[in-house]
Amino acid sequence: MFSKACKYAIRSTIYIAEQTSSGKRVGIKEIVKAIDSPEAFTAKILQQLSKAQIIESVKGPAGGFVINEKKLNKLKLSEVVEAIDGDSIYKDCGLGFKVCSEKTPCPMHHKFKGIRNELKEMLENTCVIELSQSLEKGLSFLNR
Amino acid sequence: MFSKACKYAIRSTIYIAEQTSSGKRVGIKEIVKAIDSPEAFTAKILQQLSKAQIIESVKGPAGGFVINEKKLNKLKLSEVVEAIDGDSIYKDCGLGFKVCSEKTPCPMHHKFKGIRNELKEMLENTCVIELSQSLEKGLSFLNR
DNA sequence: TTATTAAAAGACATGAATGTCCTTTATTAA
DNA sequence: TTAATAAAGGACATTCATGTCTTTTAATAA
Ligand code: FES
Ligand code: FES
Repeated sequence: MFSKACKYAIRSTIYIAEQTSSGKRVGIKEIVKAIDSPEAFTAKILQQLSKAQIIESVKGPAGGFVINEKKLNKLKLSEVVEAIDGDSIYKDCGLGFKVCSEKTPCPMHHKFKGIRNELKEMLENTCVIELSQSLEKGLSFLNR
Repeated sequence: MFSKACKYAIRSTIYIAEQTSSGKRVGIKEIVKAIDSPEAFTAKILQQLSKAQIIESVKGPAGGFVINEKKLNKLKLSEVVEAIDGDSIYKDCGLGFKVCSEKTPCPMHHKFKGIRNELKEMLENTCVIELSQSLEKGLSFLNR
């Protein structure tokens, strides 16, 4: 469904969101411990998220990652997914043809597009902050 | 969503189904021309489908692939997907944790499981023959 | 039986995603 | 200003999916 890079990106973002909400800035070592992911690889992904302006990074002592408060209040899962995996998940033909077309549909098209669209809408309607809150309340988990 | 191998598997199966319905046995060269896929790689995939008893193969002159009529009348997309990609698409955690668990859900779990389940049901409720018929009627396409 | 045909099988090649390591850059605190 | 810290960046390594090539096996027809 999502690439591993994208999964790590989502996990990281949710964790940073949770920590940002409680006023903390978090370093890469803490993040990978919290979300159980490979450190160097995760660092690369955070670079991408930073370039995409989804998270902010601060170098030096007491540095780390945060999410701008304004951003956090409206950040959707779709933004994280698009930053890492692009929009192929929304647009690609389910059977792998170059383009998904309504005019020359593949045999699975009509069965597939509804599900693809629901996934899109789920991502677009899900706020990162709402997921971080369920985490904070102990209703969901990032490491087990 | 699906691996390339799985996409080729589905395309092949639908094409073989169409040709079987019109009483024809088809060889690998014809198949890859019809579905636009790499020949040797597709041949490997057809071997897997054959082992999974989804299609039947006949060696020698006038050999090729067919789908048993009895099989064809009840063959679901889910069987093809499971033969190639396994059941991970139904079961895997959307954020990549070892298991998807209702008791210790990841933050995306409740948003994700519905979509994952709809995909499962779509595959389980879609007959290969119905897709091959839309193909035969010119309502969908395997090559463009 | 023999020659021909087409799939099966195994070994190998390529490419993309994943993952690691080391150096550089920017920030902070002494 | 210097030392320490932590992220950024680049090069490299590994793994897995994808794809190719060649030989073997099985079926058919002459
Ligand atoms: S054409 Fe294949 S999903 Fe739309
Ligand atoms: S635990 Fe992640 S999807 Fe169920």
